[in-house]
Amino acid sequence: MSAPDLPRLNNRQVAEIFAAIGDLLQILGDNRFKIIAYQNAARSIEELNRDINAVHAAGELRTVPGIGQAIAEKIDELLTTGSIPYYEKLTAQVPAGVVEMMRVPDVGPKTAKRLWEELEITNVDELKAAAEAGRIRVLKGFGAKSEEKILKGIELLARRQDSRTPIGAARPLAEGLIADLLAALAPQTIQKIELAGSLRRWRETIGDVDILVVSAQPVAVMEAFRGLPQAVDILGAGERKSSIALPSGMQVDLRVVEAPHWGAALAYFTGSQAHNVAVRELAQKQGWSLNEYSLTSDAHPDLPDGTERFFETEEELYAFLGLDWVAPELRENSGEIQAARQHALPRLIELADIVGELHSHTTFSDGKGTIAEMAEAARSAGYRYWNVSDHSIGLGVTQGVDAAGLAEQRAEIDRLNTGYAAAGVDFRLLLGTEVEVLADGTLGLPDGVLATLDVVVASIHTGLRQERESITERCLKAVRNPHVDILGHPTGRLIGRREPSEIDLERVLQACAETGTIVEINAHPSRLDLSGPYARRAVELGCKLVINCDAHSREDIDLLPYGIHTARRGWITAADVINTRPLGEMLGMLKDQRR
DNA sequence: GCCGTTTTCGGCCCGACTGTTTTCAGTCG
Repeated sequence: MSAPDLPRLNNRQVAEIFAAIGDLLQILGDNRFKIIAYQNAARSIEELNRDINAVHAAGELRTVPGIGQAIAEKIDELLTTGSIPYYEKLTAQVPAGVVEMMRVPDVGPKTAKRLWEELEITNVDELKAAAEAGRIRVLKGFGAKSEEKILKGIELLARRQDSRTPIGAARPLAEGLIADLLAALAPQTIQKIELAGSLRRWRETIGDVDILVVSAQPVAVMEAFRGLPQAVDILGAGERKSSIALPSGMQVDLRVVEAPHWGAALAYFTGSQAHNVAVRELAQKQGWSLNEYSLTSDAHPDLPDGTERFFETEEELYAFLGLDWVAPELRENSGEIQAARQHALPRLIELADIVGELHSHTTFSDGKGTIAEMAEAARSAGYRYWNVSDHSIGLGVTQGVDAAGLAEQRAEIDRLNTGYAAAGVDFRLLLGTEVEVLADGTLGLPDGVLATLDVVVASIHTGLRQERESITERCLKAVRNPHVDILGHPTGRLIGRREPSEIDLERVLQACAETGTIVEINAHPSRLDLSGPYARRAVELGCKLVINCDAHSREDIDLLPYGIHTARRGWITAADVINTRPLGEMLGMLKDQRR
C-alpha cells in the first residue's frame, strides 16, 4: 500500500511524530485529554512488538491500544504519503526551538509558551542568554531564582545528552547507593528499603533511580541521602522526598513513607504510570480513590467518603481490588490487569529454573577463560550442562575456531566429561559453535562440520547495517539450515550504543517457529536481545526460547538475572525456555536430531 | 482523542515540591 519510493519509517520514528504532536498541542494549550491521547498513542507505538508498517498493511491499527479512528487515519496518511497535514499545520505555528525548550528540566509547556510569546525567546540558546542577562525576572511570577533554575536546567540537559541509562550500568550504581546510604545512618534507622520505578520493573534503560524507604526518622534519612558523596547536585529537598544528581547526570529520587503505607507506596513508585492509572481507574469503579498512601472511599455504595484502608504489602492492596499480585516486570498496562482479575497471570520463569547454558566463549576465541576454567565456574554455579560455543572462522574481529580447533576442543571436553562421569558429578560439557552468518547468508563453517557438533548457535556480527530485505533474507537462510539449532542475539543491538538491525523480526520469528529453531534471549545487559516484548511475540508465534549469558568470562555467569528479568517482561514461563530442561530433554528439543 | 464488567457520551489519577506568592500555578513523576 505504501508508495515504493517512500523511506520506510520504523516504530520509533512513527512514535516520535505523535509525541511531537503532543508537545505542540501542549504549547498551543489544546485540550489536555487530547494531548494525553497523542502521548499514549506514541508510547503504545514505541512499545509495540510488531512492525507498525505490517500492522498497518494488515488493517489492524485500531487493535493497538491508544489508537482510535483519528490517529489510525493519521498513521495511514503518514505511511502512504509520507506526511500528516495536521502535523505540518502544527509545526508551522510553533518554532522548533520552543518545543526544544521544554526539554529543559522545570520548563514545561506553559513556561515555554510565555517565554516565546512575551519575550520572543525561540530556542535554548536565546533562553540561556536571557536568563544570564536577567531578562526573565521581568515576567510576572518569575524571579531571580527562576533564572537560576533555568540555567541549572540547561546545564543538566547538556550533561545528560542521552537521558536514559542502560540497566546494566544503572543497577550496580543504585545498589551501591543503597549500601552507602545504609552505611551513613545509624543501625535500625531504616526499616525497609527497596528500589522502585523502572529499575524494579527491569526496564532495559532507566530514566532515574527511585528508592523507597520506611523510617521513623525521615529527616535523618533525607540529610544522609543528600550528603552522599555521589550527590553532585541537590535537585529537591523536602521532608519526605529528595532528589540528587549523580556525576553522570542521572537523577535519584528518595522517598520516605510510614510502614502502614508501604504496600500502596511501593506499588505507586514502581509504576509504570500506565499501570498505575489503570489500577486507579479500577479502584475508582469500586468506590475507592488510590494514592501512594492508601485507598480512600469515594462514592462507595456502603461507606462514608473518606474511610481509609492501609496495606503493609503490595499483595494485600492488589487482593483488595480483586487482583492477583502482578510481578513488577509485567506492570506496563499490556494486559496484566485483566489477567490478574481472571487469575490468569503466567507463572513467570525464575533464576532457579535455568539449569544449563548454551552459548559461551573460551580462550579459543575471544573469551577470557579456558574451557576447564569456564567449566569449573559453571559447575560450581550450579549449572548441569554448558555448551562451549566459540566464534567460528569468518568473524574477522576475533580469532575464530576452524575444524581443527573444534577437534582440539572436542578432545579437551571429552577429557573433562570423563572426569565428571568418573567422579559422579552431574555436569556435562557440550561442544558447539557460534557460527558466523556471513554477508550472503552462508555460514562460517561447512555443514559437514556443523553436523558433528552438539549445539549450533548462528549469529550475525557484521554487516548489521545491511538494508532490511538483505539482512532478513540472510538470517532466514541461516534459520533454515537444518544444522542451526539457535538464533543468537537476533537484532544485534547494543543498548545505548547501536540500534537494532533493520531485520524483519516478524518473518524471522515465523521462520524459527516453522523450522524449530530456538530463539535466544541474550542476557548480557548491553544486548538483552530479544527484548521482553519481542520474546513475548516469539512465543505467540510458536517459538521456543533459550536464555544465554553469552559468557566471555567467569564473571559473566552473574549476568543471568538480566536475561531472566527480560524474559519475565515478555511473560515467559519456564516451559517456553529449553535450558530449563534436563540435558537429555533439552537435546531432544533441538532441531538437528543427529545425536 | 480514546474508550466501555455501570457508559457509544461523558468521563479521563493524584500528590510533593518549588517559586513567587498571600492562595496558587507549574512541573514532575
